[in-house]
Amino acid sequence: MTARTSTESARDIPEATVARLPVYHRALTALSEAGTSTCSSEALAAAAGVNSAKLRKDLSYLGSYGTRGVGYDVDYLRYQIAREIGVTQDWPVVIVGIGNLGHALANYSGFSSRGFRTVALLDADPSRHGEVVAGINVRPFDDLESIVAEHGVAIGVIATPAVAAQAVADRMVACGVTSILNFAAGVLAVPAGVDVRKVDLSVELQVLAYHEQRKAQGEPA
Amino acid sequence: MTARTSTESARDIPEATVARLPVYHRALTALSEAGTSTCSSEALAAAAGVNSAKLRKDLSYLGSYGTRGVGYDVDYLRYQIAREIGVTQDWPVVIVGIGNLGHALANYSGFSSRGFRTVALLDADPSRHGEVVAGINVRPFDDLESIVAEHGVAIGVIATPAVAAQAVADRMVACGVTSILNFAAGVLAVPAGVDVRKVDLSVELQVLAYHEQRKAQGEPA
DNA sequence: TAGATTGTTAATCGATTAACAATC
DNA sequence: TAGATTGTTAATCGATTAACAATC
Repeated sequence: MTARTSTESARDIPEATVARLPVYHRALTALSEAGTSTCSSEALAAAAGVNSAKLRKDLSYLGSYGTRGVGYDVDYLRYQIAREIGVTQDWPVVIVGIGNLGHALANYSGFSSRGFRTVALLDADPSRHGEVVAGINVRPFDDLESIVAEHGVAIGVIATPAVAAQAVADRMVACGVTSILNFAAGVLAVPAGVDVRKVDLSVELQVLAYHEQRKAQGEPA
Repeated sequence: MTARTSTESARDIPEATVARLPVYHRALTALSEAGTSTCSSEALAAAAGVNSAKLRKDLSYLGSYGTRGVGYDVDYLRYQIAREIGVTQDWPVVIVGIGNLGHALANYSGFSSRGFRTVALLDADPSRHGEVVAGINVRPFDDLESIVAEHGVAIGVIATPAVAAQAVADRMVACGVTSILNFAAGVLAVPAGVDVRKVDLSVELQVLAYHEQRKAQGEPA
């Protein structure tokens, strides 16, 4: 799912670990805000919802930032993780498809606090143009190329209906976007070197329903 | 992450496979609507965005629904998967927290078409009560218990701010909800037997940013 | 029968976990 | 020094993939 360039640097971190680093980062932020200056792997693991062995293994890919017998310095570890995952950088983002979900995404505070800056909201529907969402003007989809070029956008978010998603992805890739977060149903075809992550809300519910169905089967009738 | 009851039935399907079955189901629906009556594992795998070996392995957990030398009957296989994952059932769902994301979820057509029926929208904020979203009245959070009892709700969706999420989960669990889809930041503590799936939008973007950062490092300066 | 394609086996790969030596 | 806790090793587990015998 995550294609990579051939020039990738040496030390690589397992995908499963990469996906948990933001969770640890958030837990450390919470601990820091609560005034905690030091924590053990056990405490941090509990805050992040994993077991401590996994946490220590994950952190070992980054380096040795703890002190045996003591634990981790919350702010120091938080900074090291932030640096590793790129939270310290500024990531201009374009959101395409300003329906209900696009609205929610544009207003989502979790993005801006992590270095993601929404530079444009685009929609193909002219009746939406000029509408202001989260303080940003909704503009025509055809502005994509100029916006990506102007702001150096590397990450695009697709929140369009399924039928439009592939065409949007093609245009994004053509003008230099190399990472796409896709909320539309269905599979996106993209060239090697472009990363796509898919969030499928109904799949999540369906996985729950599957297990729910099985729970029910085990109960007396 | 997915706790189970001890009375679970014998044949169990790997988690990774369970998460892909809804994707196959959707691909088969598309093929069926396009008038395709038969397809090979190769064709279905392409439509679902996986390789064919994985698809065949996944389907083998359900049974033998294909014909060697021929392929799969689209409608028959689609029905078998639907039965397995519970799409054929009716799943009453409660959504708590009707902010931007709650709005989007309430309006999301992908839920209703897969057997999920939103029976109530709840919010703790009195100023939202009475508002009609997707044809449903927003009601006080305190109505949770009566609604869950009345409709036999097993699945709850949490789209509240992070601070409220644990309290909402506790109330849900106390009145019989056994599966929770959580969009709020942070970790939910729930008893064994309750399944929680978490969708974290900023984690998805952060994983993309991590790889993006590494791509940039490999390029000439 | 010959060609096509499934279902399954076995090898490989990656992730998780427990245990503990290292060391503060 | 004694107690605590990390960082790492090694075992286990689960998922992926290629290959191919079974069989339509």
